[in-house]
Amino acid sequence: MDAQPIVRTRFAPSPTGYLHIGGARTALFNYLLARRLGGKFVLRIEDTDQTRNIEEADRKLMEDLRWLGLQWDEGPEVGGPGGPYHQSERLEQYHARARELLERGLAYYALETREELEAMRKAAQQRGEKGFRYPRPTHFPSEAEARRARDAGRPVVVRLKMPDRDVTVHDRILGDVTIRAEELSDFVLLKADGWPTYHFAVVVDDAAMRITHVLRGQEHLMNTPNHIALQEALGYPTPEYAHLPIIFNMSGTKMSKREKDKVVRDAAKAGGLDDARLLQLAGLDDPALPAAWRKGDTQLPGDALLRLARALAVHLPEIEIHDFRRSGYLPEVLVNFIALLGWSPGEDREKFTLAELCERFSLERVGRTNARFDREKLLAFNTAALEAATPERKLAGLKDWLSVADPGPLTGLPDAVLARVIECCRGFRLFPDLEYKCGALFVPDEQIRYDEKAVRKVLLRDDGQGRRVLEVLRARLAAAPHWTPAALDELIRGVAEAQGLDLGKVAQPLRVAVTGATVSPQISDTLDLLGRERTLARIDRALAHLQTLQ
RNA sequence: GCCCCCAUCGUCUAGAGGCCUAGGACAUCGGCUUUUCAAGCCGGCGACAGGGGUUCGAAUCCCCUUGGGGGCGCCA
Repeated sequence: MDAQPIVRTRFAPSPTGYLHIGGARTALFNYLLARRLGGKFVLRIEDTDQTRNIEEADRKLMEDLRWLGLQWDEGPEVGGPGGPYHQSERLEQYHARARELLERGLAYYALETREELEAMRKAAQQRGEKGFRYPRPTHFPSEAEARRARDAGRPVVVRLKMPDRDVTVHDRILGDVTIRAEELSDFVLLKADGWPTYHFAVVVDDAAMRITHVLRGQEHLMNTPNHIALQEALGYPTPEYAHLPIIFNMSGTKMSKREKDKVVRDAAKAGGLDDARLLQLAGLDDPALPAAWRKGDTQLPGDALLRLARALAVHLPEIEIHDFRRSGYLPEVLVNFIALLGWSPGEDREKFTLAELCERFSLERVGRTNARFDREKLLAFNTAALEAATPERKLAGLKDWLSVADPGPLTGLPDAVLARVIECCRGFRLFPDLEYKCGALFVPDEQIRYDEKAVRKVLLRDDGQGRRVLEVLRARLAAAPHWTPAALDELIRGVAEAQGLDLGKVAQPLRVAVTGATVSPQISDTLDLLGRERTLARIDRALAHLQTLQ
């Protein structure tokens, strides 16, 4: 009975690589609204800027979206009636619409060069005018004039003739926002290279794909009057708009990929890295790059940054979803967390699955205040989620992390062993913690490095008490009838009791002897994971190492 | 500079005129637990930006100030 058109939302990123955290939030809200209202979620790639298309960018983007569980109903790889879903494949559409507007006198050619425009802006500023508005000519250049200009090598663009009246955006989050006519300017629809601007493409495509709700960042609010004017000119319906608050860093700055460059740049500077070494470590070969990069003029490719960060032992701030994946977060945690950045359920509860969010999401509960991205809280969410996760979920998560992380001691271990590792590390917060805590158990014995401080404190102190305990332990372990966590636990407690020592005075020497450091799973699990043979071999190695210190 | 948006603990937020002595979560601080690391448990500290109105009554409505953010591209 109710003939409401089905709700259709979209996420329309420009392909620049992995999915930015802010983009992920926008994608999520669009996804949630579509799900909540039984509609469709469309993915469209806005690749209209020929100067900044990055190879593989959309593959990476889709990888991140899928990792988060935000599968689109229509878009690249899945198709749909509104395709193609890359704007680069839709050029005829834009040209047809531009032609239409030109013929109807609603758009016109403009022939200025960038330099001329720049000069006009500067002049306007000097005249003390408020903001620069393109001065609409009284007579629009004709088709022939445009062609002549183009032939003469001048840039020819198409601009929209803005209506001379105020435009009100009915925003579902911000309410009505009216922009006065004098603030509006005849903006460019078609660039000189024949490609559409974002404004033009977005309006044409949203109409073609029958998008009913546009959820996007608040930075787009001032573009919206342009879009509405265009929709009117083209006879399109205006979708519902909802401008989302923006996500910032804790420092209040925009979360930007540049931050990663900054961290590495600072580390390189502190480390006194010269250009040659820099290029070598980064795996790059453009000799002009280092100078520009050091000045902050340019950014390094993601993989080069990763290599440098590794070499310099610095942690890159997570900006893109893939970064969080590599850092060992669970996708459902990211989804839960970013859902709460700008939206709230209105109850004292904050842990939600994607499915639960789909049931609860509503535009009415989206806030208007910009939010800061608090990594501490994210970490707490991840810890709690891990705590609550089933062993299967944790195993799958660990394997996913290993698949994107740098190879380490845990890489390639059988599932059963990984499952044991997880079991033995209750309370871990991120997947790399597992490697930190158990890595030494899966490394060849000769790669064990003895932490000097630990050795001194645990094995040498008190006149070598730890060492003596170790010798007792070595004999008892060699003769232990059973090598299970329970049996080992009993054995170790027995030794402690017999020696009249606290458990810590027994467990720690053992731990340092077999791992080289003071951190590992509970001692009985540590030994069980290691096995008798390697345990004894490592104790012997430790004892021998102590000899060398005498 | 001009236009626009926003404003509750350090941070994310609940709050839609009396349910507010302002609730929850993270962080922080204190304690407990402990076989290392981590986790866990209990408790404490902690906010309505300021000033004017409106009202019997304001965190909630209005105005101003201040502060933060966004936009002013042939980027998206």
